[in-house]
Amino acid sequence: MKEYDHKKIEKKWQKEWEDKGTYKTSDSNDTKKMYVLDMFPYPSGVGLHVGHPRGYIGSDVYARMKRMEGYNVLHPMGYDAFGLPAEQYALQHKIHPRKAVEENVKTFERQLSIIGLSYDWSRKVNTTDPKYYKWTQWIFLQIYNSWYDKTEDKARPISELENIFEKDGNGKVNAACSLDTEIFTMKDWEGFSMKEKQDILMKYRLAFEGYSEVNWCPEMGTVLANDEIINDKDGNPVSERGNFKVEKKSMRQWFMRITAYADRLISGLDELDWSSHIREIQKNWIGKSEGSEIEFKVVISSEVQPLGAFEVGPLKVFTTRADTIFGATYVVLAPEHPLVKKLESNIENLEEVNKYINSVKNKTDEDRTKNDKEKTGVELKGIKAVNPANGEEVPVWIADYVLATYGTGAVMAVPAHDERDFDFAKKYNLEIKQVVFKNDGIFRDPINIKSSTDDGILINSDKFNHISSEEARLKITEFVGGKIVTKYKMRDAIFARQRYWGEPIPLKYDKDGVIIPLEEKDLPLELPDVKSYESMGTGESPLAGVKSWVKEGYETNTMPGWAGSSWYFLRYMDPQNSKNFASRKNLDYWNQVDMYVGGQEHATGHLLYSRFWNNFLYDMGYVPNKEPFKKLINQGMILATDGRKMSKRWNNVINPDDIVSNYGADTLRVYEMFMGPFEQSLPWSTESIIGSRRFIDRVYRLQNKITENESSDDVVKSLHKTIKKVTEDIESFSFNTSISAMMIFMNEMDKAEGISKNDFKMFLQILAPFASHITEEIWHTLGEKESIHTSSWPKWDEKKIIDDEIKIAIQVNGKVRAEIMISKDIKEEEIKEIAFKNSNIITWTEGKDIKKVIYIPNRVMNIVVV
RNA sequence: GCCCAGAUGAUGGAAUUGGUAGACAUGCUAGACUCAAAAUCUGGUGUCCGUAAGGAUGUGUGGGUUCGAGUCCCACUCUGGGUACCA
Repeated sequence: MKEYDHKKIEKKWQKEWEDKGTYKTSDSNDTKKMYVLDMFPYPSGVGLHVGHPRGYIGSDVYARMKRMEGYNVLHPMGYDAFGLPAEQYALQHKIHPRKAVEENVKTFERQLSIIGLSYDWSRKVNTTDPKYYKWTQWIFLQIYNSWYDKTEDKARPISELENIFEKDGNGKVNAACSLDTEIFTMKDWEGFSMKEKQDILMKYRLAFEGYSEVNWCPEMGTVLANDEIINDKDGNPVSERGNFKVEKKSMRQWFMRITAYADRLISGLDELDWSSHIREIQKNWIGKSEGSEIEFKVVISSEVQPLGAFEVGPLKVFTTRADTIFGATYVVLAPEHPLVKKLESNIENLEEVNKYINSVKNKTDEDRTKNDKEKTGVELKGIKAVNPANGEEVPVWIADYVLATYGTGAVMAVPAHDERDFDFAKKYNLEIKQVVFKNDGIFRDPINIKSSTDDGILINSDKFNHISSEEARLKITEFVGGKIVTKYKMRDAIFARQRYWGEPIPLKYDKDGVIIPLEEKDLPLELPDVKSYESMGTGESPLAGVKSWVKEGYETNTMPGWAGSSWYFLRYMDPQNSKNFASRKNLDYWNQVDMYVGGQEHATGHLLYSRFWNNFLYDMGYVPNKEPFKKLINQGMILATDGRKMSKRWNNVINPDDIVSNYGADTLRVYEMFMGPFEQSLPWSTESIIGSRRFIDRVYRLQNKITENESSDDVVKSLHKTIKKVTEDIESFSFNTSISAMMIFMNEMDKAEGISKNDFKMFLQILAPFASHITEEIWHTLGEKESIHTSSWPKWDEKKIIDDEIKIAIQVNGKVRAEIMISKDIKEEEIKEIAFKNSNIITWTEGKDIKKVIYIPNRVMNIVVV
């Protein structure tokens, strides 16, 4: 037997697999399919550290077992390469980002290839390839040309909306859109200009134009991502590069109306086999809450107007606790609320109010939302609001704990039943009036009664006594003329970047500003070369400086990083297709991803956007399934030896290349799977990895133990137990325990007289998903001609794993006092007899009353004595 | 603050989901082999008492349920992750 030379063996088989196409996937329809997917990486300039392959190895082990079980396995890999880091890398190194991406991809590919992952590389995708982003642009156009019909609860082509407008005006349309109401008649629609029609349709489109606040750096003339901003020593936001001041600026953007899908993104979670943890994160992120919008009258205070208050305007508040409205003792507006400006002439303490508003303006968002911040506010003197429930005049305040961006930017404050209002009321001595009590009628600290699911009795009202909070909420909303509305925390997603390195948005503007979407035959709209990747100084993307581009009227914003990653799993199904993003046949066959493996940091980004796009494509009939990822597993991070995240900054990065070169890819694979539970974050230990190498060394040496004879019964029994354990554990991603089971079996083989060739080969097969090179090598040494990785997964024989002798523990009062061997089918009475003859047991039971004896078959017998 | 996850030897972790806690591995330690070292092999290794047999104790803390609790219930402490005044 030759010495185990991991370098030689691994290189040899990696080449062989590639030459023979061992892992190539066919799109044939006659086998059961299995789509095992990794989240594709962003090829950054620094390459992989040992943490990255953890997920890839786990999914590889799973894919390899499924392949051996006879599934047609789709297990691809690709690159998500548009976005900020490549652009910054290009700026720094003065090279084209495409060049940077090419180099980085090369590094990644080399690093991935030496680990021996069973990808079908012929299906590789790269989001920056025009052949790929042609379809990203195409999907954008489908979304742009659609609106959301709430009645049918699905997306529909925008042309169908135009038809409705032409026939009926929009009186009947129940759509997700940016407007409250916009009733116009058929005649109006006919009379509208192209531009006017476009402006109306824009409010309905699922991809729409709008404005939003961005981080603007005047010195650099650039819009900055949150990642590019740090705080200076005074806590003010500054640019990471150059420490320049950053402020907010409103800019034109493209948006995706993901809020139209909010309900479906919540309800769809139920059919997914994801950890409850991730589902919870998404649910909270979407943040659905049902509440009431209620109008309060705003009046000039009756103290100022002795002849009676007169109304100066309505004020809409949003509340989830309309049942507590009888306890609303004041109203709070966000300092930015438009009503404040409108009422200026009526505010008696205007100077104080303006001072407060200015103090809030100077604060950053972070300041305003810092923990445990004491609440501040100012009363609008001379102004009162009228509680519509009881007609009482209540004071009006502005305070920065009310946000302009959520709900209506105004709240009715019920200090008895809301903690924030309570704090505020106590500080400023405002009235606290409890109106909801528990059913038992006992008075409690008001702050203890907050949940609207608590049954309560409402007092202070003859009309609404003795009903539950939930019932009261609906009835009172009706009583005060409010309406029930649903609100979400999630906002529509910004789908534009003022950057170079992204997919061009396939739209043109004519000279009147009318938008002309590109036709499919004109796609892809390729990204032109530019002289500089710096933005224009106006905040516009570098594309605004390309004469030919601007002359054609092309949109100068590019798509955000998440565009290409929101559908790549579909492209793998048919990566070379030039007529469609994937053929219907392949989409129907592969259907959806069966097993998706990746980090949980994408819970509120990628995993939500992908579900949104896939749901949309389903509505339009392009994909066969609403949900893209049936099962999701989140691998834990590998931390550095010091327990921190691996990062260049801490100088604690372990490079997989070094590990592969010193110990071999098989050792790395086995170790990363053995270190602990797959979903748990674990610190790397270069000290412990030697154990995995020893395991592989010993497996290699075990070849010497192969004999012509049959293995002993004990070895056969252990083998079948091990096959069972490993099969079940891989299925549940419990890789650490399956390796431990194989180590136990190996120790047994080592002690045994010998092992038959066939039994040893079965052991190699179950080890093959983990240590894929060395098992292949020994497999061939033993005379096999075909790859071990396409052989059939061994089956265990249930009959062979039955133990006929079992050790059980005898306890006295719950403490183990003896262990006895019994044969398999022995009766309880007989065991009792044996137990009571045992001298240890006699010592503990002699002279005592036996109260009872409990027997758990094949495990334990507990004798209870007094 | 709220939500989620977790806490087991020196270390990473295991425990058939209420049934012998510490599998497997690292480390440490003693021995074999060797001129020596490495590698390899064999034994030991939760803590305390004891020469030993054995006993006591032990899964973050305090209570509880049970014949029996790492596992279930209640209260708390700490650690990690998410989120940030969402009305």
